[in-house]
Amino acid sequence: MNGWLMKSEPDTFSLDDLAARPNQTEPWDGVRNYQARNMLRDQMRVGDPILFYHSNCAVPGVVGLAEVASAPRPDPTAFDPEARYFDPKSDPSRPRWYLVDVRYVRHLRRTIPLAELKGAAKGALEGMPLVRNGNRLSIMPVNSAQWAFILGLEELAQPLNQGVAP
DNA sequence: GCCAACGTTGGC
DNA sequence: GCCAACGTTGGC
Repeated sequence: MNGWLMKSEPDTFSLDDLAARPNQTEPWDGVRNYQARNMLRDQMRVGDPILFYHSNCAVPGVVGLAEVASAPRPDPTAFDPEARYFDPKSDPSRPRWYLVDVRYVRHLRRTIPLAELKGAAKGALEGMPLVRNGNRLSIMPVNSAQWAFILGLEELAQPLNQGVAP
């Protein structure tokens, strides 16, 4: 089973917002990037685990877990001229953009900051788009080793490389 | 608020 | 098909 990391700006839609939704589930609309679209449309399966990431905020980082709760389907906001993410080039007979439903699972016991994850950019998280400078991909795959590494940080009060009192 | 990195658009 | 201009993302 493939894991994923999905970014959201907490001012727009936070993990708390997801937890407060009916069924704690929300259609993940508005993805307008082809690379993200392809992964979403072609590879996501119901039950895939998701790292929920807060971007563009005071402490960007992984804040919780979610899961894919539906098969991919066309994103209806692309057809709606009133919607922010309206795309006149997406036609219901040949949809250009897709979404899945995302369901809340739990908050992490602490936020795992991007700054901390970057410490592993040359190690356990080598090659992960998240830790590359200037990366804007809002959906990315997380393999099982990366998943285990990131969740392994949850229980640490401090990053490993900051040491502890003797 | 600044700005680097990147994706998309459109002229040619 | 190239590439400059532009707009957006997102860390800091």
